Amino acid sequence: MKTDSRADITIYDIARQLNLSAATVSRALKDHPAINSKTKKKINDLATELGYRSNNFASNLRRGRTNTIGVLVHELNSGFISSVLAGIEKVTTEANYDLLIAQSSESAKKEIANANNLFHKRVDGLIASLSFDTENLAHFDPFVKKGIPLIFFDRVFEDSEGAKVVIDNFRAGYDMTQHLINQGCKRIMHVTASLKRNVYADRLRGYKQALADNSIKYDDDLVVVNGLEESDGIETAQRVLRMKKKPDGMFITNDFCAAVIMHHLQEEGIRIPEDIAIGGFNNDVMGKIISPRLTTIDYPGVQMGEIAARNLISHLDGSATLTHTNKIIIKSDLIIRESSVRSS
Amino acid sequence: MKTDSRADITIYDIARQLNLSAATVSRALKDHPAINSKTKKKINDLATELGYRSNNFASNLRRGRTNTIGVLVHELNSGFISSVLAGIEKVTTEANYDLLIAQSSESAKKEIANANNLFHKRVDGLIASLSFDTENLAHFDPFVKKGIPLIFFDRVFEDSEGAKVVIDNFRAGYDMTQHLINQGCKRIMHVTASLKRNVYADRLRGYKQALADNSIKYDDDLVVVNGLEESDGIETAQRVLRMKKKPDGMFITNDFCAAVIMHHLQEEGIRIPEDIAIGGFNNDVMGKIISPRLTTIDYPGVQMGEIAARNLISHLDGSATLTHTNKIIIKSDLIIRESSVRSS
DNA sequence: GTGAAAGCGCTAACAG
DNA sequence: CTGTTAGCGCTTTCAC
Repeated sequence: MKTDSRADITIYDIARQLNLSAATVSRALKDHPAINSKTKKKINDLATELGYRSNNFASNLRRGRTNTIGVLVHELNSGFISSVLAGIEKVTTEANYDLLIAQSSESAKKEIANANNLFHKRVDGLIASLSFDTENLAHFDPFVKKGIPLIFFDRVFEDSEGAKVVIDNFRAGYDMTQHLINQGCKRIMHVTASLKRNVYADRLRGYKQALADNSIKYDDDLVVVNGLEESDGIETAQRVLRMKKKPDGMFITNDFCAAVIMHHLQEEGIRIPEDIAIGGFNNDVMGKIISPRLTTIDYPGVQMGEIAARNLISHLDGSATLTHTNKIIIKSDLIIRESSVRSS
Repeated sequence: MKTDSRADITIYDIARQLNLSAATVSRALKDHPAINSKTKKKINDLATELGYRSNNFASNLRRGRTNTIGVLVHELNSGFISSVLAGIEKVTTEANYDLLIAQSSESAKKEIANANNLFHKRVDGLIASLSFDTENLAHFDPFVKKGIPLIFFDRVFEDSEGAKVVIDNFRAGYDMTQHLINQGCKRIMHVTASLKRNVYADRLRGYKQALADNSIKYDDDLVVVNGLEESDGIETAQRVLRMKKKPDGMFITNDFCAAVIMHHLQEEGIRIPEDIAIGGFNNDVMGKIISPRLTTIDYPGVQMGEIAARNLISHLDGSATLTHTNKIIIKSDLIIRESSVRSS
């Protein structure tokens, strides 16, 4: 039983050894109902014995499908994205789809390149969340034109083709702001990122609405649009420190950035939450290990991933169609911790 | 110019319209030197006009290669892994390879499934870091048998086939321990994870050696082997709090876990670094936003990824061979911050 | 329940 | 510089 271990064995090898046709072997390996179960067993046994592995390229070429779903995210290194991926992976694995994951590192240019690449890789469907500076959805046109289903999550364009899975960012922004107001805050700063992205624009709208509903005048100077990296957080903290009239509350659209800001303010003697009450966004694990622990909005990543994948796959299976379910909104929750709670 | 936008166009379509052969079209699209540049231009222009996309399956089937590299990691949501991926991605993109990324979520079972899957996907090479509880490398045998090059990084088996890219964990563990000793620590606790993994076992050896070199007796009770999740950190912190004779220093093999432990100890009134000096491992961004900021070992993720990918690719290109370069050791650095520095 | 045959789209050896 | 030809391994009619 010495076979050249480097040579790939094919269904023809199996067929020959068993005096069957390749067609029968192909069917047996796919568990086709019309094949005698004894034949099936013989074939499967020999296949494993020989270390047969089916050639996906041949199969895909023949069938004209890839059974692969593309996932295009803005960043891999984020608890939120990881959990979304976990959700997607769970569903796609069950349905026997493969995943091709690409990250755009918050760059529109890279996002475009990745979209093209996934298109050329012929994914059967695409799940995507936009990068910071994506200006339009032209790079997804090829998918639309070829009828490849598209589903966006979290960072979406309102008026785009394809379905969307989002949380109610307006509501979450409203709730956080209202919570800070309830703690007695009157001058609430909002630190956010590119307003091109729905998530940030909507939270800002929520913030404004909450202020209005509480008869607090909106002040443009209290809204900071910046990045969310460490350096951006430091910059924002320094800006706050320079303000003659400081805010008494801060709603920061990202937990990591909130933690950076909080840390720097504390180093300069500002007390949290007494001087400034702080709320973040995302419910990152990190929020529980800083002092004080961070109030935040819990973002249901796994669920988002599952729902996106589930919808995409049922569309691919033909058991449902995406074109009608255009927008799915998932519940998010305000998690109150010490960084925002004033005993007074 | 109304083509059915759903039908895929092939090199034959282009050949027909231009009165050329498919072979010429194929060569032109690959920028083959033997093709007239005018012909090339005509072909490329028509290709883009028609929205031609090459069929990878046909190409792979024909060439018997995939130009895909598999990456098997224990976890995606980690700054370290993200940076390794960034390094890998950079190199592979330049060399025109695709990436198939799979995460085992620290489970040997999932790692085995992923390895099989990548094998069946016929990756040209594999880059991997082992999960916590992987017991052996049997699931990589198929790759070895088929002559598919394998390169492990960070979490490796010493006596395995395939090349390895690692840091000097013994040295790093030694340095951190020596640093704590220099701060006056006499009872240093070491919190680590599965000693099946070289990274943890080697750091422990370094810890022991440093103690020995400073004539400090090694005490088994001061070594905690546990997970590195939040719950594990809390558990360890509670254990410390219950100890009658507490440690005066802690070397924790992971920054996140160190932060969790530190936070819980602080909540119980223990002062860091005065009562207990703490050092972590990995140089996670988080280490800079907690109070006190965390002493750690900087882990050169991007570089590791680049080196692993570069070696694999030059092996695949035939320009070098992996079998001889068996182990590459990358420099790591001790980063001293407030969590371990005693003014005394 | 099984087989024969054609073809998915591309590439490479060979020929000119 | 370009064309002819064969075939990669699989699936799927159609036939028996």
